[in-house]
Amino acid sequence: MTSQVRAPRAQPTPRAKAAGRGRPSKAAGRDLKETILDAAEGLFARHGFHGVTIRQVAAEAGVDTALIHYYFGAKRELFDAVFLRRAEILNTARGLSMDAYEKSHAGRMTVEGVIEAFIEPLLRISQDGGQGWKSYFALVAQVNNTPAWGGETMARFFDPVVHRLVETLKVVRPDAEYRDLYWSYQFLTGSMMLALSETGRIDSLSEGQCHSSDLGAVRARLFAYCAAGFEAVIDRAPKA
Amino acid sequence: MTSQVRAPRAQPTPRAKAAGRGRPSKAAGRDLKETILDAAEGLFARHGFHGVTIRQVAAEAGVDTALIHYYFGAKRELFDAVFLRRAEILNTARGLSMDAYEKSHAGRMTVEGVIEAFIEPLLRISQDGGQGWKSYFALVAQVNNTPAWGGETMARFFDPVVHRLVETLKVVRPDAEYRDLYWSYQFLTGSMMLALSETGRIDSLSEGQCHSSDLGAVRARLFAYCAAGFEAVIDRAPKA
DNA sequence: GTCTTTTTTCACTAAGTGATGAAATGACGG
DNA sequence: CCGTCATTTCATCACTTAGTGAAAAAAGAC
Repeated sequence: MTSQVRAPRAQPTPRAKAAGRGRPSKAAGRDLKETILDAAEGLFARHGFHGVTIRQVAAEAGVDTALIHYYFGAKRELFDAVFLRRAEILNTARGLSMDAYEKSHAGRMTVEGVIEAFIEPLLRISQDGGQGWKSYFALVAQVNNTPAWGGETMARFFDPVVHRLVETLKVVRPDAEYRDLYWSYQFLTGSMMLALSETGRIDSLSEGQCHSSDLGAVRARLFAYCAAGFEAVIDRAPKA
Repeated sequence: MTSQVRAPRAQPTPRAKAAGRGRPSKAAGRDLKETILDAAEGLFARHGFHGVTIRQVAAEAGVDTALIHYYFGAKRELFDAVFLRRAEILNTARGLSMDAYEKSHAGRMTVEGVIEAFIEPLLRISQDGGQGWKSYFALVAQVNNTPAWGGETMARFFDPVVHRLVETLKVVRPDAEYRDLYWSYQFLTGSMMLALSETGRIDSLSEGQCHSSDLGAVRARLFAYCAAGFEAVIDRAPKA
């Protein structure tokens, strides 16, 4: 309403000062679609879904906002595209890692070995995959900790590989109760995601003795930490 | 600018259709300030800082947006007020719990005992403190996992009690290296925060065998899990 | 009672927000 | 060379946002 009669448009469209519309398409280095996804990924990881405007994404990617809508539709669809892009790669890598472990250690599997096969691919990808992957892990950690957000998304993409972890552990420790395995997994995933998202908190907390970017240090401790935790929970099963 | 000469105000202020301005102050049940903080706390916990507008907070609390600005100033200050309100209570409870443990178990402390003294107050508060505290923990978990957010805030409020934990553990295990203790603490905090934020993920993951609201189940496992993890990390110190 | 202070509501603004229609651009096939 | 069409930009819309100034109402002081 407001009964504004709509101002007569000061300049009647300055008409095409135009310095290049059209389609260079593949001109600007890599595919523009990927450039947009990269920009969105970094921003979403740092500030969360609502903390980012598509105008910021557009500016970061060096494109017009309309182009983002042209490729991805609404903002939420852009977010889903960011999330989806790497999820599949992740699941494949993890599946292969567990395949390899089960095959090479058939009959001689250990809790720590299974856990290593489950986590190690993520550490390696984060170390070798560049900034994009680091942003992605921070994003997943955030989604995982946002009740009104993570539920469905996380479940759809990551439940299968978790079920596989649990089943494999059940083979290694047939005496374990499923409830104990699920709770232990929840503890594991909390530790793992926090480590992968490299928040920098441990840097200041430890006054420079540790660095959250030092994934080697994580590797040297996390497997043992989680494995010992699993064993302890199984051994003192609550029914006892 | 826009050179709008200020429209003559279509209706020259309809003049007090007024159905109660003024100050019932303490009239509406509890202090309005607390009502606003409660509303903000719940919304921030579910949707994050940027996912909430002060209009939503106002609607939820049943007040005008201007009143929120009157009491708290800018949106960020409201958030800080929410964060601060419970932080002190938390630190006090934890300090007392560790005091009590150190006194009652002087000379006979264990890693698991120290960890229990560190975590147990949070579990009890979450169980006995009502929905407000549950929202608060979800909020802290989110802040903790948001790189561009948590840093300073988390450090200011929670570093002291963490340093105390580390120092006490160093007494129990003088052979431990500080780096190992800090890393183990990071794993612990990831697990603990995820458990406290009760995301509901474990419910669907375990197909109903576990419930994230079942903090008794957490208590029965988390202390043992973390303690075993600490001991394992200390025992296989990376220098070895 | 009147005066003052505190609390509450209303009306409003300037700056953004996500999203869209249409025009412009160039590559490509004919 | 001309038409087609995917791509890119511009201009703008309809709406929401955080935040403010001032009036109005109640409480308390005197």
